[in-house]
Amino acid sequence: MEKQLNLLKKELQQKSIKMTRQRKEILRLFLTQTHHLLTASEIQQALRQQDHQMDLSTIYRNLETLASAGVLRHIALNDHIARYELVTAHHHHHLICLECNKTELIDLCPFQEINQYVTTQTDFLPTEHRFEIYGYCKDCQKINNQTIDDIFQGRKHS
Amino acid sequence: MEKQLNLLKKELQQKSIKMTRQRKEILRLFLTQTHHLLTASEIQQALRQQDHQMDLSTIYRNLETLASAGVLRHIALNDHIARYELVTAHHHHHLICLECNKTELIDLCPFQEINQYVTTQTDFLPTEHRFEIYGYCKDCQKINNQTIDDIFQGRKHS
DNA sequence: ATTTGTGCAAAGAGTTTGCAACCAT
DNA sequence: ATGGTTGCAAACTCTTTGCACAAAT
Repeated sequence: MEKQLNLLKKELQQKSIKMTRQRKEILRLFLTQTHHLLTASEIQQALRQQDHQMDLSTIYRNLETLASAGVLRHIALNDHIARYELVTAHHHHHLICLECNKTELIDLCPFQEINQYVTTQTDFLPTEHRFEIYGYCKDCQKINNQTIDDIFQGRKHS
Repeated sequence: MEKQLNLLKKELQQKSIKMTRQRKEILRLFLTQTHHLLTASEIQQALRQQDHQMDLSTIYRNLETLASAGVLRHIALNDHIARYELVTAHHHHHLICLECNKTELIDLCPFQEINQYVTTQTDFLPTEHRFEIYGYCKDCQKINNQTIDDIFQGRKHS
């Protein structure tokens, strides 16, 4: 863990970005977080629980800085709140619970086939894509069966 | 066009939602708009040009009402601004220009295959999905070649 | 020593809400 | 008539910015 932070520190230094206490704490959080899609205020709360005060503007600025340094990646879900994840080696997409917002990873990516379609059939130049599946995670399927049945009827595969 | 509005009116009446002047104007806009992914303030501006004043809160409330009536669909892109489109018969996804935000449709949908994977390999219950491809449309590829080359190098298929 | 980063306070954008007046049914 | 709807004003949430001070290199 400290090893990983040191590697990141060197990566940042090459872009003359300083490894401050604040950035270290934010990165440490991403490195330990299993659920690893974090909002600014989730980060603030998590750090507060470890008795680390940090201003929200600092967090926002650092998320942006770390994202443009290529260390974090900005992910926009459908609730209009900015979320970030560590840029990992492997490319993936998300399963997102509509009830609790918990996210799981899937390794499948439909992009290759579709990219071919877009490149050959349109004038569009694709550079990025997003594929997210929304639904209910194991826990929330149990909690809320009535509601889920309603929803499923109303908007199946919409 | 007036025929379509009348059909929609009946559809709304079944849910005891009144077809007000404001709702009619909003729907008329979606029915005539070729580019058909609209934000609240785009709607306000478009209506203002036709000398129809409408308060933003009215627009927000109606977009929400029409969406929960199943007439419109809420689409979240990656810029944290709420967009809506008419719920049409056919299922589609979008190509979105990073430069001008213009959107094109694609009919391809990767969901079927992946749904099978998720259903068989995970405990997740999928109900909705989003697949969007970002890049540069024909016009913006010309305008901005230098920038596009930079971007393409930096984040190819990220 | 220099350059970059922080906290605080204030401002901004997009969106939501309470309420009295209004309009569609 | 009456219950849903509107416009206005104000509030709210998330995010950004200016600035003086502090910390990292």
